[in-house]
Amino acid sequence: MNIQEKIKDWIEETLKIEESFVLAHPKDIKNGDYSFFASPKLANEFGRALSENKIPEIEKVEVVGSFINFYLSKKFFTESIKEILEKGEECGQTDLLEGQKIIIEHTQPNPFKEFHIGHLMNNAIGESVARIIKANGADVKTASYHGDKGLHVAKAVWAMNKGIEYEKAYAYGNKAYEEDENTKQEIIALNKTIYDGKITEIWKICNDGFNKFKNYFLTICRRLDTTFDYQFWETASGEVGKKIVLENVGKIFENGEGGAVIFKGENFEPKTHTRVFINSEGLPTYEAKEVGLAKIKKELFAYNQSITVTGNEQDSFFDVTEIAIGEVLPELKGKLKHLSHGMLRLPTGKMSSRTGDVITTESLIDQVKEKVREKIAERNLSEEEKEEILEVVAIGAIKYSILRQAIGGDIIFDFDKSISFEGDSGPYLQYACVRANSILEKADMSRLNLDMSEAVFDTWETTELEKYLYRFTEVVERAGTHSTGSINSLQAGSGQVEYAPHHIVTYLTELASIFNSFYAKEKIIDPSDGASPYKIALTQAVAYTLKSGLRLLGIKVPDKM
RNA sequence: GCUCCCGUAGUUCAAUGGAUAGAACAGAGCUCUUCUAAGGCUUUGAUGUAGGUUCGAUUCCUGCCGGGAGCACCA
Repeated sequence: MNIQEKIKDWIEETLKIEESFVLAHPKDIKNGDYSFFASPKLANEFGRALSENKIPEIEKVEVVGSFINFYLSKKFFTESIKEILEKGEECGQTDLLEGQKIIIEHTQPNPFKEFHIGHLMNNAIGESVARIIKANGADVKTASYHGDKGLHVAKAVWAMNKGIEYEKAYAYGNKAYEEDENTKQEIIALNKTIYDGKITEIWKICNDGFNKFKNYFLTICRRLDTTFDYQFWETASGEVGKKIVLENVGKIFENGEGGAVIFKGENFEPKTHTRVFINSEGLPTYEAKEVGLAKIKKELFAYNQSITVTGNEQDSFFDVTEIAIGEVLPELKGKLKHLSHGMLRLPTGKMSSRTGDVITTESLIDQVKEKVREKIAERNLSEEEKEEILEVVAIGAIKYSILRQAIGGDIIFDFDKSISFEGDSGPYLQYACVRANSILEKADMSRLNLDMSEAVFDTWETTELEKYLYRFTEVVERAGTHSTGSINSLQAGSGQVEYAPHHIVTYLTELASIFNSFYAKEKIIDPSDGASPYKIALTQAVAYTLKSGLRLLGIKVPDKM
């Protein structure tokens, strides 16, 4: 049982109250470690009753106005530090989601198209959420879903057939498609050929492209520290989906204009709108594919929840599709969750591969690396060490800039302003962690001492570090919490707290800041100081917590920087 | 036109219906003969607007103003 629950139980028992109440951390740490709001009439009486029945974890109960504030005891703090030291880099894990089987789908770049910074944003969020729900005890599988057929493939294959290399094929093909009517018709015909799946010369080129894509995807995932348990393809989901939809025409789906098969969301609860599932040419649309995908996933992994991470431009699509899937596959009702995030925008507006106004992930990482290179140019480090720092710090800075805010909001991406190395930033956290590790290396670890009977603890005044360190678990829990509300509350940014990596970011930044102040004020390694071993223990606890938290964000920590 | 999201310092973001609305950047001023100065310390500055619910609203509800997204065969 964690401390918060323990205190709640104690309050409930002591005061004999039944209705739920909120036990929160006061905004200002000077007002204690926890507090709750009682009615003005009862506050004093409650305060007295609690004071008289204190548990060992509580040092002091104070009534201020209608707030009842609790101060944790020194014993509790040292115990909590001890616990962090025992758990090491695994600290912060909870059992909140134990027994849950969750599959999470994110990143999903399309073969042949560029892996741009929109994918990077989706990846950073998806990867972090996956790690957070895992840290909360869920059984997690990750998946990426790719469009393996369609015009984008035809455009690229057409270009490759002209001798254009894979990396440039899509952009080239797309340009030709838009500029020349004959080419356009050629590509449309090619698309049909590929769709029919006949083994031809073209098919070989196509296959070659897919292999290149798979390698490319693997490389970029490795750089972003992401792995996928499954990869899904639209051809397969389309086939499965189409079949399911057709079986339900007249029941859930109807025939629409021109022979299309549609779902009339207006006629189902909650009310949505009409969307096409099979188009008038008999081909499954994205909607039908989603039906098939939900089924395919379920057969591979019997999930309680399937999370799909996408940009919020797809909100209304998922609103309808989730209802339709719930109708046609009742066993999946309520198990699908669309986690939508804001869009990444350039100062010039929305990113568009059509106008060539895109920034690829690799070019962004490289640009950031150059900025980092300038900073470490004069450091006395080997080239190899520098390379590692460049990569880890650049990616950390980028991920931090994406994860620092609630995922519902757009990010206006301005290269100079968005990627920061100072203040609230990825490198700030990495630096604090590296610094702590560096101190630990110099310290004599065998002198770690947490025995409360030592005289030093009589004079030791609990620092803000101890007051924040034990909260990490609560933050991990909060970041992994989700609500199963109505359709509208499923969307991020609608006021619901759910799957929120930014809580981890905020917490770690605060912790790093407290540690940096501590470091500036205190000499940690000091043989003449009896408190030194405990300071070293605190430093170790900070290092573990930062490392663990950064891992939840998908951010690595370099050895030096 | 309809539906949905978003308006917090000059800028980029925080704030489970609670206490004096927090940071960072930018600006002003300090700080390395001490364990990593990508650091620390001091300082200026904000809830779009009008109502409502509440003991209490940045948070919930309604109107208005401003920004964004989506709206039948793309994904």
